[in-house]
Amino acid sequence: VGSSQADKAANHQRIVKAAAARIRERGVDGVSVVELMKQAGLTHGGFYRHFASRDELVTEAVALALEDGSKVAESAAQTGGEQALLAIINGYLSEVHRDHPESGCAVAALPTEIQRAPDQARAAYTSQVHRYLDLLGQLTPDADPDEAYLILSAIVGGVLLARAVDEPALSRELLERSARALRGRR
Amino acid sequence: VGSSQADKAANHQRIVKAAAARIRERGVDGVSVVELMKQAGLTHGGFYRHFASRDELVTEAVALALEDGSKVAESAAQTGGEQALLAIINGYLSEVHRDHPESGCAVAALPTEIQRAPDQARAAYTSQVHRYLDLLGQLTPDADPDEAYLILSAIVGGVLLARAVDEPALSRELLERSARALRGRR
Amino acid sequence: VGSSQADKAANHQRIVKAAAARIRERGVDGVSVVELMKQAGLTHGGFYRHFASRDELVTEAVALALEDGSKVAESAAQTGGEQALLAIINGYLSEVHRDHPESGCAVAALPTEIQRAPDQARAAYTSQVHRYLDLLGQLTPDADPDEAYLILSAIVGGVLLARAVDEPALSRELLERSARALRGRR
Amino acid sequence: VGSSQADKAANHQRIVKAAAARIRERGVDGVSVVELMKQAGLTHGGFYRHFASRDELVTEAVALALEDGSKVAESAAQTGGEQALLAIINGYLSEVHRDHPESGCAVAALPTEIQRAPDQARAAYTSQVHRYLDLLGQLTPDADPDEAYLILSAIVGGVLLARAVDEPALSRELLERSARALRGRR
DNA sequence: ACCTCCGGGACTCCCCGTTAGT
DNA sequence: ACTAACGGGGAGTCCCGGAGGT
Repeated sequence: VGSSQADKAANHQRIVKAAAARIRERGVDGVSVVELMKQAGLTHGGFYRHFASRDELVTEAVALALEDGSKVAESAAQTGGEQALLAIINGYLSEVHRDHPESGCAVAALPTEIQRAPDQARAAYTSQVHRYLDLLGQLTPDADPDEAYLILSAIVGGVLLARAVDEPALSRELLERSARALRGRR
Repeated sequence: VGSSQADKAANHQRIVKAAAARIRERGVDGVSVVELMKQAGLTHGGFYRHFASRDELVTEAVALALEDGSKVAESAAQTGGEQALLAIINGYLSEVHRDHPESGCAVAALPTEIQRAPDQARAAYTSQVHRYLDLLGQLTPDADPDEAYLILSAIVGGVLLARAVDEPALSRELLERSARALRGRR
Repeated sequence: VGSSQADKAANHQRIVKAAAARIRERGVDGVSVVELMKQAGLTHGGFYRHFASRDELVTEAVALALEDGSKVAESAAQTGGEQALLAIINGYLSEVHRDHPESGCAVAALPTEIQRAPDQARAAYTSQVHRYLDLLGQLTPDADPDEAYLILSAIVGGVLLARAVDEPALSRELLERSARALRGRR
Repeated sequence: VGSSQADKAANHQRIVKAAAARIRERGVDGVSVVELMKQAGLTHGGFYRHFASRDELVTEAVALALEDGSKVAESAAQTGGEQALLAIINGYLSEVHRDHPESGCAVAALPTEIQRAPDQARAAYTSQVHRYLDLLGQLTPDADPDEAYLILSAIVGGVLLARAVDEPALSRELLERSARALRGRR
């Protein structure tokens, strides 16, 4: 582990990346600085060389998590048209997404915590919601404009409920039937 | 304050009730024992006369929160038929519900936290989801059985997103447009 | 153990007596109600049949302790004249008195605690000081009236210091030399 | 507040100092750890960074109180000869000293409590009594060696009684007449 | 960048005074 | 009068966020 500025930047990114994952997994308050640094392969001592406070890390990590978690949707959108919308719905309401919040959509991972997070983080969350709505709007050009809102609410709620319940069967039904109902509207 | 058994039961309920509200408001880990006891007009000293551990209180409080938060839906259901379903959708996706999680639906308040809560609490949450699905199924007798899942996902996701974003206008849109889209299907 | 009114009065007195001893030994806050009742051969349950509060017991116990502890001095005073004064000084500054605060003078046992005791108890303490001063005044008819104050201060301070230090030799010196110096003045 | 080592030492001293005052004022058991820490501008959380136990603080605080409370006497002693002795007597048996135990002589503040205090604290108390006796012995070179014992007993007993009684007039008399009688012997 | 440590605050346990119920 | 239990509050332990010092 060198000590050049490039290394420092790399470490910084490693910390933020680890935080982005853990925060989606266990929530903003669910992880400590020590834990985060350990995940990044460091000890917690040098933390304040990188961030002025824990809140600053949280802000950066949430931003990364939002960006990172929306890649799926955006790449799906590339395919265009009906296909794109179905890809998003299926991807969002999938077992993979349900079982891997740490690499999934941050909008679905942090809806309750974000209210108590740093202002900047909440603003980033909000603008991500805008982005989703815009995307969904573009993908449903001939539908009622309300439709995008319904889809977003449903996929977010669906995956959240699927994560929350402790019966595998019910969890799967929540994913599949919500998805099917949404697809049925097209 | 008195110390009869009746008083104790009353105090016990006051603590659980306060906890049920605070937990919906600030999350399972967002409230401390002292704070909870203060809310109930007591000090932290007598806490362990009522509960073997903090987790035990959490379990009871979540149970109460689930029960208490579903009264709205159930009373709405009493009216029967189309009216009932609309009442539920409108009530769930309302500004009042959005602004008062402490007396609102616990399913919407705790989807992420519940995964790290005591097992019993999670089981209670799960069975509440079942109850909602049953209720919604009964209220949409001639629709596809998937419909109930979509409605539940959408109202939960909708109010959660409405709470999460920090732009009042967007928040209102999330409520209204999701509700309108759901109503449109009937 | 019967249950007549006479028995009740007897129990009452036993409790007060035990308390008067323990309080002199370990201080007002040094003994609990449970302990006191146990000393009196009872359990703590019936305590409030006898006293409205712990403070009430303390008040009674201090009164008894003061009265009881001054018997020595008063009986010594009976002998009259020079002899009486010497008997008091020697008795007060004796190893027996030092080693048995529980049956000794309460004025010497409670000077610091009494400030935080119930008002009535403090008043009783004060009037006991008056009584001592009067007694000593009568026993030194041809001396300066200040003399009684000096004697009282010295015997109280002497026995207190003798109890406080943890070197037997020093403790003995404090008793003996203070006593000798006082006797030397006659 | 800061957290450097210098800050820690300063905090440590603030805690001990506050404890030395409160203990003289309300007794060893009269103050809680939280209270003490609050007095020092801290919370009870960091207490065990400074002391292994409450008893350890008590030991340190009593040591400081003894040292601190004897400064008056020692500075009075500097003036030498007759003057010094009178200064000590007058200072000890003064209204200021009576009314401010928290900054006064710990030998007078703790004679009863010290018996139940940690061993080390009691040892410190004892050696402080030795020091007083030595000092008084030096200041009365041509008097009977018993005289120092009488003076110490009298001034300690005098101020204690003056603090204990609840009649201002009697309290004043105890101070003044004891002092006068002591001065009269010179 | 690591190690050490500080102060904050939470949880748990235990004892005390007091009250109900038997 | 005894048994049991309640609420109050102190003590002790732990961990977290944050800040030196090497």
